[in-house]
Amino acid sequence: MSSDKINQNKNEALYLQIKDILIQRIQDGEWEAHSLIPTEQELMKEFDVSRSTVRQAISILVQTGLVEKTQGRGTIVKPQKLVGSLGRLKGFAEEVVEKGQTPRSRLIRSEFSDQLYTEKTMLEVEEEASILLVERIRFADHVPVALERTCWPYDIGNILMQYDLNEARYYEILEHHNIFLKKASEKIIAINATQHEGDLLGIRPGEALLEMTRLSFGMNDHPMEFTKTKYRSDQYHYDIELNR
Amino acid sequence: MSSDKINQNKNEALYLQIKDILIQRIQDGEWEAHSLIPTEQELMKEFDVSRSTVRQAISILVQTGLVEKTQGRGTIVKPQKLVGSLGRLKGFAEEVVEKGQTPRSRLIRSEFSDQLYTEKTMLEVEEEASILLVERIRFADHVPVALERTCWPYDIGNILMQYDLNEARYYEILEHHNIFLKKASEKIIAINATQHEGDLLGIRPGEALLEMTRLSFGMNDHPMEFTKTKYRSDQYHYDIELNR
DNA sequence: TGGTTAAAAAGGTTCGTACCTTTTTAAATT
DNA sequence: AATTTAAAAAGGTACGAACCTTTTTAACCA
Repeated sequence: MSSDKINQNKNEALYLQIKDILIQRIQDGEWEAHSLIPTEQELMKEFDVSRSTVRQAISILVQTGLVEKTQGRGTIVKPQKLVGSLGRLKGFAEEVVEKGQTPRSRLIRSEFSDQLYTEKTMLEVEEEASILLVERIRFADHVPVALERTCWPYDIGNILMQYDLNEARYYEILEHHNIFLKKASEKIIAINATQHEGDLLGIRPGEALLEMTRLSFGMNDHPMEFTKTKYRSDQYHYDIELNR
Repeated sequence: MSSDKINQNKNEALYLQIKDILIQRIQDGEWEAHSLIPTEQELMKEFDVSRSTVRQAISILVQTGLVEKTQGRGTIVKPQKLVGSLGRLKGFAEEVVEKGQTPRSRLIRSEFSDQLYTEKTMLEVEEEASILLVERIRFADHVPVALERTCWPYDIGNILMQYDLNEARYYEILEHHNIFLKKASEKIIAINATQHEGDLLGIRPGEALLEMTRLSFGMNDHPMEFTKTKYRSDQYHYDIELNR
């Protein structure tokens, strides 16, 4: 077992620190789906805190839907839903497949950098940290549809770099490593294609593009992905259902 | 104040009984929106329970979104959402007001017509029926932001025609007549402004616009509104939260 | 009168204890 | 071996106390 320590002096509530550790263990697969997590007593002993503190931490996992409690039995890890469940929170590839086409990519750039200050701010990483930047052209069948520019924190970037980024479906890979998205916020604007963008997408400069900026958050509410995608408007539109 | 009692002997947890009472008071309007509910101390005294029990009850209200807590200040009743409740299903005016600006309109056209076949199909009205078409330029303060073109079935159009369409907030009016929206589907694309559109919006032709098409449904699941709005991209963007 | 400072108020965090209810386990019985 | 029964385990509910952090209020001073 990883021997995580909580810091009494740190300026963060104990139950929040514990919550983060528990989430980490679930995402690392240390505690598998359908299995019991340690009892409250055991967690009290491990972290040397009171029962109410442990219960506070766990109650957050319950709210998040990560675990489920049964009186007399214990607390089990719930199997995570797939990405599809979160409304429209899908990757490009998934969307293309749904339309019966074949998703393809061409990798433009992939590198770690510590210079992308805007992106680092969005991802809430340390001043000196590096993040991974990947730029790709996305195709549906053989038609260029979008320019995709995505940043991840260092840890996640390291995972993704093990794969062929020319074909990778990010969300699938991350799920495979038990990293799940909890929510995301998107901003959509219309822009005019630059000469360069027009060349890459095979359209005239000045054509209207749909630019979608997305910041995704993981189960621990930390930013996990910052991505900006520019879509050819003749090949893509954004649909959404609003219910109350 | 209503003097609700909780029953120590009853086979229901005290905090659940209290929770139900608190919810009742909010729904009855006894505790109004934006106002502070009694402090934990006062509730402890009233129900003769410990602080943690009161906090347990309130925490449920927080999860439900009924109240909001602020350390040092207290617990306030959140306003029950009106139209806003359906995610982003708001009218232009509401959105502008939320940004602290003043919504204005200039009426371009308003007429009943039986010729708009596309729109009539979307609204699922009879072959021979007339529908109301209203076109407006929408301003935030004095900046032209969007071109709005909305169609309604005859009955609803009749209601709206009683108002000054130059200033009307459709959704407010409809709510006032107890017509509520249940859901809507939106499609968003990017387009290039035509000469005419550029003139109306005060931008150059060819500038990228965000075009949002919305079909809204009422409580009876019948289409109630079909609207197409073209937004200046430098003045407007589309935000959305995706949760699982 | 206006700004500063100190106190009070309100929720936030953490500990400890006690007892209840449900489920599981193990022992006893048939 | 199957059933019944009792004990243990695990989470659920409730109390009380102490101290912290943020916000508001009130007193004070310039």
